[in-house]
Amino acid sequence: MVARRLEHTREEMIDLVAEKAEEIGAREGLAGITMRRLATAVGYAPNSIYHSVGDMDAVILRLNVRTLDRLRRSLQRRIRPARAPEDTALAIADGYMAFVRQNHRLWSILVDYARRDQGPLPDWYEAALSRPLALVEEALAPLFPDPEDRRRSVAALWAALHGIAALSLSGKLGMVTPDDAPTLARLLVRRYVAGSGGSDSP
Amino acid sequence: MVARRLEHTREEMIDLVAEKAEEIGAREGLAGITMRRLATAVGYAPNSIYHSVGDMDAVILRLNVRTLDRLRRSLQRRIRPARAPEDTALAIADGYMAFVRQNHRLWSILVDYARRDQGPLPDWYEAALSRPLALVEEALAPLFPDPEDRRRSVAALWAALHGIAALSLSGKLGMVTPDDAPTLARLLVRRYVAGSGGSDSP
DNA sequence: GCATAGTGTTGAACGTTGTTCAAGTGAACA
DNA sequence: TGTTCACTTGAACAACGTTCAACACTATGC
Repeated sequence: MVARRLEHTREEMIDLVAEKAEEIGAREGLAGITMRRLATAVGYAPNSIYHSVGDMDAVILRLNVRTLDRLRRSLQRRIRPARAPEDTALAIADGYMAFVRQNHRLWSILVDYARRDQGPLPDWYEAALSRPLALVEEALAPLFPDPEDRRRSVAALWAALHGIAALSLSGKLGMVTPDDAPTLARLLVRRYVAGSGGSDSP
Repeated sequence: MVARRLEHTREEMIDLVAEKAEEIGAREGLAGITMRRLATAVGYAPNSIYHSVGDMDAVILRLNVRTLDRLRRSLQRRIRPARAPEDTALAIADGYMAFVRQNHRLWSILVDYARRDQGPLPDWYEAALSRPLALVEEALAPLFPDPEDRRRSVAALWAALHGIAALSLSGKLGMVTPDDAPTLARLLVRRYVAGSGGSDSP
């Protein structure tokens, strides 16, 4: 029984595979996601995934786009326009840490996965990657009026939050401080914002 | 020719394997480090590594301890006692970023490797992990007099630097700002230190 | 209506991985 | 001298990502 199925278009297959990868990844992490498991999960042979989605790199990138999108939506829900800018910054820190805690396996995949084939990321992936950052830039615009300084400032802040989440999740902070990630994130954001008073150019 | 060699003690074998892993890892990254390659590199069969060092998790941990030690030494070289505390903080940021740039493959292994066997880290690994942090705590003691606040503050700062290095290395910052990692690190440290003026408890 | 090209699909295979097994060697000890 | 035991080995196991060669079916050209 070898047949042309055509029960799913290429786009449907991509979504289907990404969805199953998300299910498995949320439960078992990156190690649980294998081509053969994905294939049986979607009811196809492994080779069909190579035809519709691509290799493992492509599968993980499709999964990560989903995670990035959910992170963006999660942050957006936390941003109330009419608030003091400092509170917005704290809300973003809280939102980021809450998302990482609730989706720690998927977030780890987003962060940890090392593509076998180095090379430029696809455009649709870079776009999904910059979307949450653009959201933060917009929300913190009152705090950093100059556009160039704003890009810098938000990039540094975003990376700092990333670092706190990463080290906390891998247990590499528990031995040095009893505070949890949200506490450290709030501490850092508060001081970072407080120290951004004067217009300083590097 | 199957024999008891005893040309190396267990400790010598561990060092030998870690050394070869460091060589390969610095050149080719984590993917280049395989049990068979390590075995032929040290002149033994793969199983001998399992007897002397342990499984892949153990090998990578031994390698990471070396990397952590070199990071600590590299930071120590940058810390001059008689300097303004703010300058010490900036020197630490510079040192961290310089180390990551010069040892990016080994640093990636230190950060990225996900152990198959979750569970508590060995004591000697936690010790090596906290040694650079203790160095920073000591160097920044003038900036954070209260010991409890100091632990918190240094942990957050350390994680933030980690995050900047990580995102910069994986190219996830280049699309949002043209500034490089050292610039962002200095910006963050400057503001973080400037914002730590008042004694604030979370 | 019929041949043909092309796409989707499949089971099987290839090469590699971490890890374990069964066996054997030789040193140390009784 | 006999026994035990740590160490070492080649081979094997299971699983991985990926590719191959072949098959089934649709769509097209005439």
